[in-house]
Amino acid sequence: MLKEERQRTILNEVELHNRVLLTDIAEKLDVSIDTVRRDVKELDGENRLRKVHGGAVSLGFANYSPARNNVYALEQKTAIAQKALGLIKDNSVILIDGGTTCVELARLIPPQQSITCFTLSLPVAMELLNKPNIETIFIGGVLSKDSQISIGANTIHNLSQIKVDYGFIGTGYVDASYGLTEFDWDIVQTKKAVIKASKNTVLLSISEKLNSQHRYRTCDINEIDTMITELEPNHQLLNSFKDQNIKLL
Amino acid sequence: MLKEERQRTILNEVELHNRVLLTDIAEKLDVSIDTVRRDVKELDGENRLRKVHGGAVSLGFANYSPARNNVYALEQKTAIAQKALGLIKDNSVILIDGGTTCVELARLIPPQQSITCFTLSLPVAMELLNKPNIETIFIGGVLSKDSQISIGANTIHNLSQIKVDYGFIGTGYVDASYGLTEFDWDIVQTKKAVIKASKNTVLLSISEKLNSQHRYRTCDINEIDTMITELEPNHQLLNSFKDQNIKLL
DNA sequence: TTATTAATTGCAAAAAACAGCATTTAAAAA
DNA sequence: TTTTTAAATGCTGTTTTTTGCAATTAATAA
Repeated sequence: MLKEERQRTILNEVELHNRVLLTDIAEKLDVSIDTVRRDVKELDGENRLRKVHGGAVSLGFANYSPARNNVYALEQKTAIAQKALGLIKDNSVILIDGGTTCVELARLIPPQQSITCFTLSLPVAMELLNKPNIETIFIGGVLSKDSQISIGANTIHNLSQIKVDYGFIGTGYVDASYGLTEFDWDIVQTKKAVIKASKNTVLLSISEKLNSQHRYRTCDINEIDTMITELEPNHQLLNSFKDQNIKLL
Repeated sequence: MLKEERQRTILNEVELHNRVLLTDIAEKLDVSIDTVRRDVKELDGENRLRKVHGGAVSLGFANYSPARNNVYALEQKTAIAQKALGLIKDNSVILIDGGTTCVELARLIPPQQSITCFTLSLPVAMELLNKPNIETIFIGGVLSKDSQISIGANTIHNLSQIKVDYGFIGTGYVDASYGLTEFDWDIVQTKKAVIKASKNTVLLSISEKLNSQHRYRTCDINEIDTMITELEPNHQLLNSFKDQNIKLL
């Protein structure tokens, strides 16, 4: 049997069933497991499937990564996410909210880091699935079409059952005196629950959002433990936050 | 024997069987293996076949466009999804499982259709968010990296709280006598819960999966109400399912 | 934790590819 | 026709690729 035939068969099996065991393939093709392993490794190198411990999975939808090309102020958000990474220790339990900054955080978590991560954001969850050492738990509920996160009573109830080490949240608007505000009532309720579910709440926000407000309030500024912007903590734009009981990063 | 003639024979063999061994050709044509090798090398240079270690394969066999939409058997799955759409009535409540066929179903739901849709699949949920008239509820839980669906006790508990009109499920393997089987224990538990949460269970499966099985059983074949493949219901491949208490579409 | 199962590494045998060379064959020129 | 020339073929020894096996290490499950 030619190597090409064998690899074609392997690909076929993988695509058909989404996942196969190396031992099954070896038996089916009547070759040693070493050969199958080498084939799978090669196919993985060619990006035609993904090798996993003990088998292989189809790329199928596995390589879905939300289009990141038109994210506003990506550079600042990346800088914020980088700072946030410093807070995440191995074996900790965290909760990541929705929004592009939070997606960026999820994307940048190093593959070696082993943590448990709750989220209610679909795009964040997609990113986390790419991390081999992260256990991801999705908080279910009614999905909001524009923010792509779970909202509603069920979501809030689920959040009430957990208490994580760090909760990373975004916000629509933030102001030193008005606190965190949003455009949408449901989102506010959900974010309140996220904050309640976190021992430490970390706000991720680009500086452009500072000193802005909207109609519904999530919380007061000093209910946030840490605020991360892309700016240096002593930047003058952050002056109005320095008096508050809040850590700046 | 002329070189031309020999090369034509080689090409014929390759077209006929998709692949060929150099040693076989050499024996069949009664020439040295070096000659065959040189011929094949030449034909490869002319792009009339692909030379591989130990033999040659036809271009169709080896060719794959890296940019192609890499869902396996997309055409069949689209056909299946189309048939399934016929079952979905306005204002009904449905539950969509994971897998590429289910994603295809979600993708094809017309934008005017207004339904309530539960799902435990991340990619399905992403698709549903694009539909303005669908209320989407994500069943939360621990996310399986391979299958990108919620699994585990929490998922099963959440599923136990609902009863939908139609549950559309996929399966790894299906056999008329062994029923639906899977590679993964957790997935099986989850699918059992999905079936229990559905008044009508509809199995979506391409015909290639028929008569295959794996180690863990989800359910017996007659626990499924309707099975949809890309084939006509009276196709002979479906004969073994006709005796069962199951509707074929 | 321990037990089990995979992955990795190094190695050796077998098969295939390659390069160089000698011989044969086929076509062109005399 | 014969001679010349270039191409084609087969052979030899060497190098590379492929494959399976065994020992060690890593990862996962109980």
